[in-house]
Amino acid sequence: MRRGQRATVNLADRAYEQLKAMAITYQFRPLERLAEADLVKRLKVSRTPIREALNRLVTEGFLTFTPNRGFQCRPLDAKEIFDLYEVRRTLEASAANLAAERATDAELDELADFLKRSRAAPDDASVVDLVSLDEEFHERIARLSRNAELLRILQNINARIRFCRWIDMENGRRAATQSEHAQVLDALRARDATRCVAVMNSHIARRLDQIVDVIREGYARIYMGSYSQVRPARARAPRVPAEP
Amino acid sequence: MRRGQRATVNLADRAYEQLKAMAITYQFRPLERLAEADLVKRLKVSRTPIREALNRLVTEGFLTFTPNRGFQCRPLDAKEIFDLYEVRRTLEASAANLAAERATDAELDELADFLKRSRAAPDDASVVDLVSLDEEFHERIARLSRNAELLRILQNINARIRFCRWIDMENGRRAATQSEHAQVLDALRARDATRCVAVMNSHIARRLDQIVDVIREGYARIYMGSYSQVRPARARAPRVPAEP
DNA sequence: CGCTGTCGTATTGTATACAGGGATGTATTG
DNA sequence: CAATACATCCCTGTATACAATACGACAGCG
Repeated sequence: MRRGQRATVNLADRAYEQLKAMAITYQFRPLERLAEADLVKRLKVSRTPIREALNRLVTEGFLTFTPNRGFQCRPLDAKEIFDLYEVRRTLEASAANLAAERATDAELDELADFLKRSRAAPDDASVVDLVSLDEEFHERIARLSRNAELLRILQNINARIRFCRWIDMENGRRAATQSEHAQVLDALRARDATRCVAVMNSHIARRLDQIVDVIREGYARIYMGSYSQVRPARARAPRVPAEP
Repeated sequence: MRRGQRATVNLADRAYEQLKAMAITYQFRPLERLAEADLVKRLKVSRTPIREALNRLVTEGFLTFTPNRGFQCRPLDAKEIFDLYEVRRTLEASAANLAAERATDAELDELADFLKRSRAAPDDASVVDLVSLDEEFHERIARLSRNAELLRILQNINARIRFCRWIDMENGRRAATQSEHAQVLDALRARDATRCVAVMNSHIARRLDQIVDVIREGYARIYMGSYSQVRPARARAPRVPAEP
């Protein structure tokens, strides 16, 4: 993933992936202090790669840090999630706008194909899988915007709000999601940038006003351990820019 | 800076600030390999804090990394700068939009005041200072959007394109910048979100089509060493989110 | 009874040793 | 002469030892 090309797996990267997965699923309790010695025992590597991984996760917003006190799990904070959704809405609208200009017809066909395959997912698919499909649809559009930085930022935001989207997806969001995605595709095919922006905006805005409830539910999940055993569906997100 | 409250200065943070300043000013040549042993000698700290700093800078997009080969200076890449400007334009427009809704009258008065003081800067002010004032104006608006994530992302983007903005500012951009800023302020005071977005968009878009030229000039500067001795005007950008 | 200061322990911050992989240069062979 | 294989050296990746700091407990004092 990270670090461009080579397949070498170094311990720091592995620790990063593991810790990130744990942070996303809130296997650490909000504000819980992460003692490095514990993680050494759990991940079976020395402090050096663990600290490297933890530092990256701080930079990416998955953990917090206090000097001489170490790393903590980020709080599940309604304001933060709200801000992230707001930024995401802006960026996704922009991505759709750009994609309407820049995507080839063939690429839009592929997108349509993906949407079709998504609809074929079974009714009892897990929320984790459904959110994963949802994310991929949006990520594909971001890719069609041809803007690597936009894509990178969105991937980070998506990972940070993923936990909330699992919860959100549980209340029969699937049908609405699918029809809204279809509308986005229509607008893209029509090359109607204005409509793209409008549809994407309202698609995401609909979720914005429910965050407080989702957060409340989220706390319940964390302390009841509902998603703790979950593993993210796929490895993700190169770390390096453009890619640098 | 980083790490919320405590004033303790650890070596890793200091190394981070120094290396970041060097990366921004391209004191490293594009694609130059940064040998850790050299940095140890130059910064007079051991490899551990240096590696921590370098890793952060990779995550933030100031450096690149190749496994088993270490860290390199990012290339001065037109596509990357273009992408960053494009994202910036979207986010700044959004920030202005939100600020028009959320800023108090008193806050807009302060902004007006800042603009007035900026105009008082001497004619022979350095481009570094002028860009710093420019950035601060935009950063203030981002703050008025009340969206901590938006602010954070913009700060990162600003640092990454700062080098190009120095060059851009050299061709008598000052007057145009000031009048455009005044227009943004007007639109904010009128609480006219639509006009805010429009004005901000064109303010930034004007720069977009000159990037290729700026990059070309940038290479000349790097290899002639023009900005090498420059120090960024002020310490910046908390690392931690919302604060998460 | 509560507050404050000091000591001990646990945890983080930094340096450094050591191991392994990559790149380069040389020698040998076709 | 060119190409390839090998050896060597340098640099990165990881572990670990040591230093510094914070936290908690306990005791002394007001």
